Order: sequence, then structure tokens, then C-alpha cells
Amino acid sequence: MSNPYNQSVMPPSEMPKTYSPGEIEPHIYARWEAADYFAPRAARTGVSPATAEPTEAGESHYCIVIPPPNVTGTLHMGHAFQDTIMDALTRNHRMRGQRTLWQPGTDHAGIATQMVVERQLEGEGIRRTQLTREAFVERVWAWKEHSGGTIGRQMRRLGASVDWSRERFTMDAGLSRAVVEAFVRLHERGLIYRGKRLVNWDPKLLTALSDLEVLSSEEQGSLWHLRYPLVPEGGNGKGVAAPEYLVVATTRPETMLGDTAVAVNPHDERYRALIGRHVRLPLTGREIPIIADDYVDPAFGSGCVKITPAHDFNDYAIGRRHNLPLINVFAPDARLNDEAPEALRGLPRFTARERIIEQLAAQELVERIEPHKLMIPRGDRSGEVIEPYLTDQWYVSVAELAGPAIAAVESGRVRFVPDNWSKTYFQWMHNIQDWCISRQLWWGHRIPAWYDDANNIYVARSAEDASAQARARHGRDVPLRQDDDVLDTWFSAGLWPFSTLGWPDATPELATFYPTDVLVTGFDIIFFWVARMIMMGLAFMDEVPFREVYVHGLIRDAEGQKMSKSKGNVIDPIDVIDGIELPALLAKRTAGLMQPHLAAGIERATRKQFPNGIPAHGTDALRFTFAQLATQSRDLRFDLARVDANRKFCNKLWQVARFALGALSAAVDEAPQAAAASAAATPMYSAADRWIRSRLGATIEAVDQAVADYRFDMAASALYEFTWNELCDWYVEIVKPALRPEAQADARAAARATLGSVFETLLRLLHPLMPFITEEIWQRLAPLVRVTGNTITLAPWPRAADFPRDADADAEIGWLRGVVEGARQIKGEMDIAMRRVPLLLADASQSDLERLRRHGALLSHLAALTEIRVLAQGEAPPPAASAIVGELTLLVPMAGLIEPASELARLEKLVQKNRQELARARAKLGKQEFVDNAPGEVVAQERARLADFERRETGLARQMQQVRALAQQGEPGERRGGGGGGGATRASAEGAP
RNA sequence: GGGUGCUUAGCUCAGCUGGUAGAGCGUCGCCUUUACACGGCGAAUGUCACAGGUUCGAGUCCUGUAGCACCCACCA
Repeated sequence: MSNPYNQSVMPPSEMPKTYSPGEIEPHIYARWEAADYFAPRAARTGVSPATAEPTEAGESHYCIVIPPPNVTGTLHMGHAFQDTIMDALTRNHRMRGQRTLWQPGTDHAGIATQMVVERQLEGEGIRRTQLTREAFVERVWAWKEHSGGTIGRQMRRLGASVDWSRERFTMDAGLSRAVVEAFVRLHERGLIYRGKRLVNWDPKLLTALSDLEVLSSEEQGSLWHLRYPLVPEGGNGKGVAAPEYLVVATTRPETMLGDTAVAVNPHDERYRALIGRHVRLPLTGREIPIIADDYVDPAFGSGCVKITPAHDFNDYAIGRRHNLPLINVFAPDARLNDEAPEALRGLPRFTARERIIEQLAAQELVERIEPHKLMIPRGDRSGEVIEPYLTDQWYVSVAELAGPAIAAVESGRVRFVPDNWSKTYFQWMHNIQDWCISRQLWWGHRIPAWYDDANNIYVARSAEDASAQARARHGRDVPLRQDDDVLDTWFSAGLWPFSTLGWPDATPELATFYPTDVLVTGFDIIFFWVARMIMMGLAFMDEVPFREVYVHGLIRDAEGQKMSKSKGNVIDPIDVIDGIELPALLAKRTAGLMQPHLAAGIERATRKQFPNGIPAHGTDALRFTFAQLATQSRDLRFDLARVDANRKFCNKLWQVARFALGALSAAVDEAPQAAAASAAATPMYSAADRWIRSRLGATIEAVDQAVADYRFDMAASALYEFTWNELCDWYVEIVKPALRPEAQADARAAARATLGSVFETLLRLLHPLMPFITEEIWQRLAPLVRVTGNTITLAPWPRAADFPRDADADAEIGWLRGVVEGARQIKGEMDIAMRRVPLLLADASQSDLERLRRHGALLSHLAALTEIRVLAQGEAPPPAASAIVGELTLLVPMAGLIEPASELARLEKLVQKNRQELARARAKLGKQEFVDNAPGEVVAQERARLADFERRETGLARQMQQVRALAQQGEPGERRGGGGGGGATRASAEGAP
């Protein structure tokens, strides 16, 4: 056998006592990768029917493309969360036997990456502009080579089962070719154009931005009321004394130098007479007209608006309506240009603002200044205040692309999960604006457009093609220069689902995996990315890029705050996995802050929250936590306490593995023939064996449903509950006696077979969420349960049909649990949980008696009983603490162990509770409308409940009476029998009926 | 201005197509029981934001109110 694990398999007895994820996880991943388990492989026949989707050709496949992280970045909590979900899906479908591809890759992230490298250069005292473009781009590539491996390493630690051989990068030759092809084709279709327009301009980065890259937030500013002197009317002397000036209200006084009009509302009586006259623009002396436009709200400010078409989007529109000239007063870096009066030229915009106000004030042209809250637009990367700025840019005309993209979601060809995100999508798509795709950066895909000396544009797939076009036009070779701009990062990202699969070539991968099955993403990039992929996919592939979009929430810190460097609340997923000492954590959080003064506060908060740093939790615990977090909520609070709980869950799994392996390897050692024989024949399954199989089947169903619904929280809780509360708490405890060497051979064989197959199946069921620990245990377990295969990664996904529901067994074990819990309740509340006590049963029905016969020994074992005795008909019970299970009454003789007073108090509480339930049930059944209208099933259920409450009522009353009588006697049993006196007390109590 | 969510146990959150509330953590009590003290057993805790409505019945559906988030948008 070529099992790569065989060398490392230790005998189960040598399984370490506790689970140490750090020691096994990296090795396991290295083996997976070396064995190439993550490459798509031919679909296995006999695919699990649950969610497999065979194509027309009959082959079943599954594909997810990763949302490409920034190549020079590191993965944060959100990535780790997202990767966990994609990996769980990928592993699930791979195990189902589908041909499965999780396509990995990274994004060049134009602005973000360029900024990082520029900052590095600054550290060396070099400005970008001091380098040539080629030299700078060289630097970025070098940085990419240097840091580009980080993400790969992180993803491996997370267990991400991507096909590394297919890793792509948006600036790869192949993808770059796709970008050019897409640009040229859109241009050919007339959907890309170049135009001079007002754009969002970042004066720090010196580039245009798309609307989406501008974030507006409310900030405190001022509203300046400025006086613009009226130009006296030629004729004059109309009788009414005209005012000497108009007051305009503005939040941006520095742009007044570019004013080309003042607007008032046409219906505003105050100013109606002035429409058509002029004001003299202060500081410049220019005369500008007073115009009327409905846009002006008479109630705001003074009712007069200065119009600056070159520096405001609204004014630009008004300017167009009224044919106003555009006067640009800013240089690209937002300093005043030569349009400004000489004294102001070259001043940065906010300094200019102060100067202008000073000068106006000196001329008594500032009427007043009032505080004013306004929305300030800032670049999402630079944080700089964005200027509306007049430049030549490239645009995608999106209206034509948006239509089919809207239709695709309307018709369900693309389905958002949860569905309400489609509303967000529609809202944006229906109001979509043309997309500015050119950026004045150096890092990115250079726009495939060339210009001749007359500025004629040649869009072409190559410089040669462009030259050819120019030659055709001019009839001779002319010198061309390529456009300096690069494309918005999201342009190449929009092609990702098909460019990574080989487009524009018709590759087999493209044919097989496009459209992909699901896109897993956060709602924050629905517009940036999801919408654009749908548009581009339909435009170039004539097919949607994915069938479903699973939109998950955003990971926040334990307080609900967004994790950010400046808040100092970032938790690195790798630190959760490996742990980190406090000093290292502090250093990490305070290094490289944009605002260094925040460091002290961050340090204080970090010390408080993690006084001892972060302990190691392992990948599986982290992944399981992510699964639990994957509710439909949009804010997901990441709390380390949960990871810690899941670390314990991993340990629990480890421990039960040690138990199971111990039990099963004993079987192998001791009697291989017998084991083989019993495996062949149908084992004598006990009720517990049938029950746990039944429960496993239900769990498989629950997990399948949850995964199909992208409800990983529900999958996680079903798995957690089955593992801990059913398998460990009950089944393992129940089968312990049967696994003892002295137990009956048949029963032992059945218990072993069940334990082995259930546990092995559970490991496969857990594997997509907890890949490492399940592989580690499975490698040890598989040989013992005669399961073949080299890795759990390629083992088949469990089928619920193999573990059918067994109502009979469920009822049987339900009864057992009821009786055990009843007894434990008494003992637990009396603080004698570990004392072995006798149990008496009254009112036992025939079926109770039969079950008792079958499970008596088990009951004694589970509830720690000395004996179980059924009271004869009419036999007077001794004073006892009691519990009622269905029709059965459980009695634990008080006999010096239990004080009547505490039992009385306990009964009192039960009576109270029962009385409430009873009253409610009676009231309900007393209403004729209920009996008439409710489904018969519900009525019957309610009747049964009522009967149960009534039985309890009488039972409890009887017990109360008896215990009360005993309490009043006030004698034996007053004291707890402990130590040496216990025997005597018990004896005397037993003697006193 | 338009839109979308959220409000359930001390905390963080589940609760599917309506049948009368659950989990984890935390809290309290008992327990070294031979897989696990990273554990076992038991316990306590909720006028499901508020007000109406539909219904035999509402945490669950409808309307409104309040508070809190977020997204989009050009009010100077």
C-alpha cells in the first residue's frame, strides 16, 4: 500500500493524551499537497444524491473561484472565515465524488499595492516620481515576489484545499491578455469611451476614482455666508431700492474663484427681480450672471447658490443647463492654479480657504459664518478629501451591460443567499452610473489605447495592431504613444471567474467549470465585484459567472467593532491558531500605525483584553468557530471564548477517539477471526446500537440540509450536539459494559461494529469543517474498521440512507434516558450524585417492566444504583425522593441520605411548575374553538400533555404528603448519613416505615 | 431623502413553512466514575423592544411606534 501515513501511525494506545494541533496540522497539510489530493479528479460514480448536480453529459462537477486577496497583503479574519466556508463546501463536494475545483489566486490591487510600495520608497527617502515608470513597476514586482508567498502560507495553515497548480494572479500574462481582450471587445461594441468629465479626483494619489471608491461621511464644517456685490443696472432708477449685494451660502468658499454664476429659485420672490442681472465676483472682479434654476431650495441658506461648474457635481449639471463656462481653479494636487489672483496662486486648497475668508472679511464681504454639518467625500484608500475635477478618463457605458445582469438575478439564474441581498443588488443596478475605469497609476493593466500626434485614439490588442490601424488611417507609419493610465483593479477582477479558467482561450477547464457553482463573498463588495462579474460574465461568456452568491456577514471584534489597524483590535487568524505572547501581540498592534499617538491606548486595551497574550487553539477549533458564526446576521462577532470552547470540543473528539481506538484495537488483537466472522454475519445490534445509528442518520440529514442552505452554524450545532451529547454522553457510556472482555461476545461484536462505523462516519461528516483532527484520527481508525483509502479527504461523504431512522430504538433509549435522568435529578439535587443508591419503581406498566428487564443492568450502571426493585401491587413505599417519568414513578429511599425538608422544597418547585403547565393545558382544551379548529394532531398532543400533567399532579401530591408527614415526625433522616454513622442511620431509617 | 437589517436568559446568538422558547460562554451545587477536570452529573435565569391586528393559537404573519446599525443619494 502506498498510504503516505502508514509510517506515522502509532498504536492507539500511544495516542497522546491530549490533542496538540500545532504538532500535526502542518505535516498533514504537506502530505495532502504532496499527494495532490486537491486537484480536480474524475467524478466518482455513485455520487451521493443529496446535492450532486450531474450535467447533461452525466458528469458531476463543482467549482468555486476564490475572491482574490491582495497579493502583497496578509489574510485577515474575514478572509479566514470566508476561506473556511469555501473549503468546507469544496471538501464536501469533493467527498461526494464530484469533480471539484477550488480555484485560487491573488489580485494586484492597484492603488493599495502602489501605495504600499510608495511608502516603502519614502522610507528610503525616494519619491515615486523620481523613478521611471519602469523602475517603479520593477519595484512593485519585486515586492510582490517578496511578500506574495504569505497568503499561500496562511491558506495552507487554514487547511484550504485549493488546487495550487492552478494559482493565478491578475497581472499574469494570461489574465493580462484577458483584460486587453475584454477592453477591446467592449470598445468594439461601443461600450467603452473616453471623455472629459467631472470625476472624483484624489489630489493626494493624483488619480481618478470610481464612485464606489469614494466614501462620504458627516463631518463638522461651516456654512459661509458671502456677499457678492450686485453690478448696478444700466438704466437704474426703477423706484425700488435694489440691494447692494447678494448673499450666497457655501461650504467651500475656496471654489468661489471658479464661480460662473449665482443661482436662485425662479419662484423666489426675494430674488425674482434680480434674475438676469449680474454680480461682481469678489477677489476676481469678474462679472457673473444671476440665473434661475429649480435646483435651488429657497429655504436653505440665503436662497442664493454660487455656481462653480468645474468643482461641484451639481454645479456642473446646472452649468450644462445654462451653458456656463467652466473655470478650473485647481492644479491636480488641489493647489490654486493660475486662474487665481496672484497672491493666492499655489496655495493648498484649505490654506486658500482661510486666506480667501480673510480677504473677504477685510472687504466686509463675509456676512456670517455658521457651524454646519456636511457630508465630506474621501478616498477610501488615501483618506484624502476628494475633489470633483475635470479630466479626460475612460468609462464603461454600463446601461447595456446592466440590463441582462438584472434579468439574470430576476430570473433566478443567479440566486443570492440570503435572498434579500438581491434587493440591494437591484437598487444599485437600477441606478447604475457609467464606470470610470482609468486610473492615473503606474501599477496595473495599462490601457490598450494609443494616440497619434493629432490625438486620434487607436484601441488595439497590441502596439502592432494600433500601428496598423494608424497606418490605415494615415496611409503611412505614424508615431504612436500608449495611454499612460492603467485600469481600475476591479476591471480585471470582474473577469476573474472566466479569466482564471483560461478565457479568452476555449480551455477544457472553462468548458467544465464555467459557470461556477457559488461565489462566497461579503456584502461589502456586491457592487464593486459581484455586479461587475455578472455583467462581464454575461457580456463575454454569454452565461452567468456563478449560480449562487452566498453573502456572509462581516467579522467584527467581540465588542462588535470593525477590526482595523487604527483601532488596534485586529486579531490575526494565525495567532489564534498558533497563539502569540503578549509582547509580540503588542508590537504587532502598535507597529506601523498611521497615527502613532493611538499606540498607548491600543496597548492598554490589548493588555486588558489579553493579559497573557493569545493561547494556541489550532486550526480546527478556529474553523469550527467560523462555521458557528456563519448565521445570516450581517455582523459577526468574533469572540475568542468561542474558539476556546471549540478547542475543548476538539479535545473531546480526541478523547473519544482514544476510547474508540482502544476498544477497537483490543478487538483486533484479541480475536481477529471472531471479529471478521461477526462482521460478516449481521451483528446482534442492541437498542443503543440502533439508536446511535438512527441519530447519526438524522445528523447526516441535518448537516446535508444545513450545507445546502449555507447554514454552517446549523451544521456545526448538529455535529456538536451529536458528538458530545449523544455519542459521548450516552452511547459511549451505554456501551462501556458491553465492551468489557467479560461481556457476551455477540453484544461486544455489535457494540464494536457500531462504535467503529458510527465514529468513522462521524469523522467524515466533520471533516469539511475540521479537516486536520479528523484526518489524524481517521488514519488511525480506518485500518481497525477495515476502511480502505489513503486519506479522509477523498473518502466518500456519509449517506443518511445508510443510517435509517429507527423509531423503536429512539423510543427505547428515550425511555432509558428518562429514567436515568429522573434518578440523576434526585441525586444531583440532593448532592449525592456519586452515591450508589437503590431505586424503587412504582406504577410500572407492562412495557416499563419489559424495558426494565432489558435495560436494568444498564440503568444501574448509568444512574449508579445498588439495586432496582419494582414495588409489588399495593406495597407501601418507604419514604423516598421521587421523580415521575411518564406513568412510572421513580423512588429513591431517603433512608438517611436525604433530608425531608430539602426533598419537600424540591417537590414544591416541581408542583408549582406542573400546576402552571396544567392550568395552561386545561384552559386550552377547555376552549371549544381550539378543539374545533386546531388540527386533530395538535389537540391529541395537547390531551396527552394534559394527562401527563395530571398524573404528575397526583403523584407529586402523594409524595408531598408522605414526605411532609415524615418531616413532621422530625426524626430520622434529619442528618445526612456520612462517614461511619451512615450505616446505622440508614438501618434505622429503613426500619421506620 | 431612499433602501436594508437588528431588538429573544448576565453575555454572544439560534429558533425552518404559526402550536406556547433553545445552545455556547458565564453563574451556583456535587463529583478525581478505568476516553476526557480541555471532564462528569445536576440546578437557576426569559411579560421573546413596545402598541395594535389576523388567528382556536404569534417570538414566528400584518400594521404602526421607539431605539440601534448599515447601504445608496448631488442639498449649496
